[in-house]
Amino acid sequence: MPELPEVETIVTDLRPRLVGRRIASFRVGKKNLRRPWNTRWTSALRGKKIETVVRRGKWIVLRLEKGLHLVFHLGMTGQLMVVQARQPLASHTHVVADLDETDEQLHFRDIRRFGSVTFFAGEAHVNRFFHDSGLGPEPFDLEPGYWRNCLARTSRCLKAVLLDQRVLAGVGNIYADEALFEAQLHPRRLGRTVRPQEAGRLRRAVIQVLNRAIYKRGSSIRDYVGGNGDRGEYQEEFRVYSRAGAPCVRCRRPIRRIRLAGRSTYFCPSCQRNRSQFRSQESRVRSQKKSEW
DNA sequence: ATAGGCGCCTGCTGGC
DNA sequence: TGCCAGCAGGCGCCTA
Repeated sequence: MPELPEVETIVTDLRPRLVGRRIASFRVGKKNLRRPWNTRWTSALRGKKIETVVRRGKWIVLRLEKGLHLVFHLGMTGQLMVVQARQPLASHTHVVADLDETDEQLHFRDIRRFGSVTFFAGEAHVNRFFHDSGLGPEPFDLEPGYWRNCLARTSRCLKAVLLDQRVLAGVGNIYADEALFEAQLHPRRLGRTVRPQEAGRLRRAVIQVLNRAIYKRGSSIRDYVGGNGDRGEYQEEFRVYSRAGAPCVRCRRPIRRIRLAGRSTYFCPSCQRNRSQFRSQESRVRSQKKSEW
């Protein structure tokens, strides 16, 4: 579910409510999440003070004293929030941490359980974890030269490149589509056919769309809520995502939905023309057949 | 190297 | 009302 803007909002909400507090006790439910929980980690966490709360891509990292780290991924339906201890436990709550000196708790809730919680005993372990997964740079730190290179040496389509967390971290299905619309590039456009000027446009579009979404506290479609439990508002600003058949805000022609990289993909066929100079044999054959008619 | 399909899960919606 | 297919902010594995 949550992409960079949603995770950023959660981290911003949680930071003032978590930093400086101690984890008095920590409980993990019986149902499996994406990664297994080692019961030894539970006792290691007891009494530890939370020092920082940061985001890396779509990951949430809690640094505790003595270099201990607690790392969350929200998958599709994950929620991480601080709630009053006395209110009844919401369904699908898999982690509860009591926060000392308050009547508050940190809850991790995840309906579909594609999310995860993992423990690391030191800074180096977390860094190695991200390094080994090949996690790419933050979009805001994306160097133009690196980005042009990534595009130039791949024959994957732009949608697939944007979704690849090893190229850049944090973009998911919504913001990939929104950024491609902003840059007026076709989602099927091949990376190696993109000109330097277009690569720059796309890089800036990604940053702009993410920043606007952060400002609106992310997009709430069904499950997403921020660290205080309230919804985002960027879903009101979607130009293409989930707008199949609705008029394009730029040209009024209907937005189309296709299946790409295994995901629903929305774009304006008129504003986002596919200008690949080197199209595949197959699509050339198709165009020829079409012109025969 | 790349696309596509599937699986991991639960819940919601729309059609019949 | 029930049933069934299809859909969903992610991601890793497999095959061709």
